[in-house]
Amino acid sequence: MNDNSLTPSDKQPEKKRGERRRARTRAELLLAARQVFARCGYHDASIAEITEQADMAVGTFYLHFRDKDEAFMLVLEQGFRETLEQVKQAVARETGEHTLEVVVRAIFRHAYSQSDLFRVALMAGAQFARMMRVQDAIEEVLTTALDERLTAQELTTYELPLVVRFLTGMILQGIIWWFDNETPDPDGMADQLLSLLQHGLPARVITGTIPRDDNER
Amino acid sequence: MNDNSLTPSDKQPEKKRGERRRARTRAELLLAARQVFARCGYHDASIAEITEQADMAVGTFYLHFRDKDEAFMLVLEQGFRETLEQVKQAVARETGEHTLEVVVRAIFRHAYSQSDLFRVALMAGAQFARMMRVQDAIEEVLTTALDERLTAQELTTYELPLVVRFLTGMILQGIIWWFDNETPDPDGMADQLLSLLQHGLPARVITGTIPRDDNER
Amino acid sequence: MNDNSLTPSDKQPEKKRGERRRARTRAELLLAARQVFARCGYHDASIAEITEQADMAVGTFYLHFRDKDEAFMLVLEQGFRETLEQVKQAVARETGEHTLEVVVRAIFRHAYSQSDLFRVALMAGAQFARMMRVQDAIEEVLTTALDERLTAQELTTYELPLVVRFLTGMILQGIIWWFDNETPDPDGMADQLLSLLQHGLPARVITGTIPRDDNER
Amino acid sequence: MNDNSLTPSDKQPEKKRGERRRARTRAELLLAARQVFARCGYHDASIAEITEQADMAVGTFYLHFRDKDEAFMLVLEQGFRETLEQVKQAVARETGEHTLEVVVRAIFRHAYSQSDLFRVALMAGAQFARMMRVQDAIEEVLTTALDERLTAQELTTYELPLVVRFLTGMILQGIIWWFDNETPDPDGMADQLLSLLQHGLPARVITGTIPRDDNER
DNA sequence: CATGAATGAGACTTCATTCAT
DNA sequence: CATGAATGAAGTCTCATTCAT
Repeated sequence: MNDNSLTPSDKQPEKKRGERRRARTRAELLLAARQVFARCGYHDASIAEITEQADMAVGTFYLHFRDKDEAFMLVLEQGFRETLEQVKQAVARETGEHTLEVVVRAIFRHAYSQSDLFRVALMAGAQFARMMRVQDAIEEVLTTALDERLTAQELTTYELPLVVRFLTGMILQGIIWWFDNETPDPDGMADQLLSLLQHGLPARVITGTIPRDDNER
Repeated sequence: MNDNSLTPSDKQPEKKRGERRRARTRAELLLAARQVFARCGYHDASIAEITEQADMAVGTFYLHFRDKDEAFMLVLEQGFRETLEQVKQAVARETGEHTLEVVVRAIFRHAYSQSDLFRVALMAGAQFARMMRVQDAIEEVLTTALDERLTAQELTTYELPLVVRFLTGMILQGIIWWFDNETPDPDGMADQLLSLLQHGLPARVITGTIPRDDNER
Repeated sequence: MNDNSLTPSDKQPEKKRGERRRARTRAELLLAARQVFARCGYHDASIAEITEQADMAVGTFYLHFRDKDEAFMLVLEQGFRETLEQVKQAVARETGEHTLEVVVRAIFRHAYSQSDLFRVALMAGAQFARMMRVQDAIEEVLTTALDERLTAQELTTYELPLVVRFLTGMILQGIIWWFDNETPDPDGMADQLLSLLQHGLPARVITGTIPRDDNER
Repeated sequence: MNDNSLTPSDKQPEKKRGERRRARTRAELLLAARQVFARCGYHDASIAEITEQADMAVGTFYLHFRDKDEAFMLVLEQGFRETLEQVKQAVARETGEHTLEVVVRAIFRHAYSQSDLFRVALMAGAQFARMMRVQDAIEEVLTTALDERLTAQELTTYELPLVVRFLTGMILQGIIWWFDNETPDPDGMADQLLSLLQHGLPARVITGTIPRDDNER
């Protein structure tokens, strides 16, 4: 915290200022990129649009990023870091356990307030490899949450990676839902998802009508 | 309406042949488009590549489609129609009821054999509006399946459209899984998904280890 | 020569016409490139300038050449071919022997009438590798001319490749001379060069003044 | 003129030091420029690369040179001055006469040890006007050498400027030869060139085989 | 004087779309 | 209908040069 407590060399502040300035430019550019990517998707976002949004010259972009790709990756990575950070904090704040409830709630809360970030990640799909990365981030957290708690016996029925994928799919759809809807709020969304997960759906909906024929199959 | 009626005028066959030829060209172009879109995604697919794949001249493309967008839409729509058709047939073959089991199984079977089609739909994400359309198709079927069977009481807990979205998310992830993996086969995949849906996950995984309340349930 | 004497298929002419048209465009582009390269050098010549000179759209350029480099190479190669052709014809017209006189005269004559071509080759120097190619062409002819006629004994004194280089240097300078001067005409130029080659320079000019002091050194 | 005189005012040394410092910076930049120009040619050398090589900031470059062009010119001029200086010294060391032998030998020796300088001059060709300047320097020396010694009578046959050009061409080719080859050393190269100049080439090589006159020579 | 971040004109290249044949 | 050469707008990226610190 206390950066240069004693005897700061007289050149330090100058260099620091330059670096701060540079970092600020970079951050502004990254923010602009995030906004434009969210608005247009990866392909239809042009460097010109990004720099214009950041109120800078085109060349400045290339002073900070090798190319469009790098900027895109950085936007995503930054977003992932934020998301994971939120989850970690939530877990710490709560029981300290990676409960699905805690994790899902944390993800939804973050996604709700940072919907542009997820727009970037999800609209980018164009290059599929990239789209995967959002999932990767979510899957990582979920795997942690489930791996700790599913016994070996249960794993034979629910193969872990697949279950993780299914959960990821549900969460992503929840997030996508907010692209077009305002409600429910993150907790309402989490309630819905967790409720479904906890009780499952009535057998009647899944395998068909007959109440007492369940010994039949 | 009744095309193949009797007493065909002598000009009919000629016109017919012309039309058939035209339709064939169009179909070939659509197939080529599907392949190229699946390989490259929407943006990186060029008209030149599509027509080359179809062994035709560039101009021919514009004789059949207004522009790249239209062709893309048509590829998707065609795919949706196929998928829905498969589901409908499956339902008819089985009990005649839109059981989730029947529907999910049908979707997975079709997606497994037509993975290129889903690649098109999912890789295209770039333009988000478009990506939605795959979901729309799946959601439509699922809504049918669930709407018939969920009582009003259950709907307060499980709000239908959201549940549909969650299911859609799971199914899409199942399909995406096959982009990188061969197994499980469609039925194995469906089993996993349905099992999860039927039994849910252990409370322990969701809300955490409840010291002594475990007799509660 | 006689291409399609009998029974020309009715499609031939059509295809031919298309190809002719394409070839003409390409040739015009190549000519324009040659002019612009001659005027500006490789680096300062822009595709836009070339296509403008050819009165075409920018994109057309890339329909015929992969990039600027390829076009440049082609301009040079075309020039080399022309030059070599001229020399070959001259040799055939004369004694049939690759006399230096015949060769040098032919080169100078061709260079005089095609000075823009040589401007291209010589101004390009930027990328040295490329500049070399003009020399290569000239060296090739000269080597042929000398190799046949210099006896093994003479070669110990005059190492062939070096002598060829020296000659090439003289010829290039003759050509460059015309970039700024009109006279002498090709034959005058050749006379000068050949005269120098035949008689050499007075010893006085080379090693110093005194006629009979040659035992001194 | 006499810089380091006596009684230096107390301000002198300070100003001197400042100037010396400035001159050193400038010299370092010029050296870096020479190296980078030699490595990349005029166009592909960037100011950034030059200042980086000199371990300075980009802006510093423009404190010493108006633009890239000026720096390039200065590099060349510096090189010419060095070359001329070498020749002058050689002439002084020898007979004091501008013999071709002395001059050519001096040029080759200098070029051999300063090949990067000549690379700059010769690779730059892009802008032809510039390339000329190397020649100008050499031509200047050669003209001096020849002008003194060729009688008016000989000049009708050998027009001086052209002969100078031819010699220049030979010398340049000798230098270029070293871009790809290590041998011969400067004196060997000079021997070859001078020998060719002194004896010329056999008539047989130039005008062709004269049926029965072969006993003539 | 020195620094190096910022600028922005301009070069290359691609590709959806048109149109004469 | 089919063809494919031609078009030109638009996008990415580079780099000489400036200027506030």
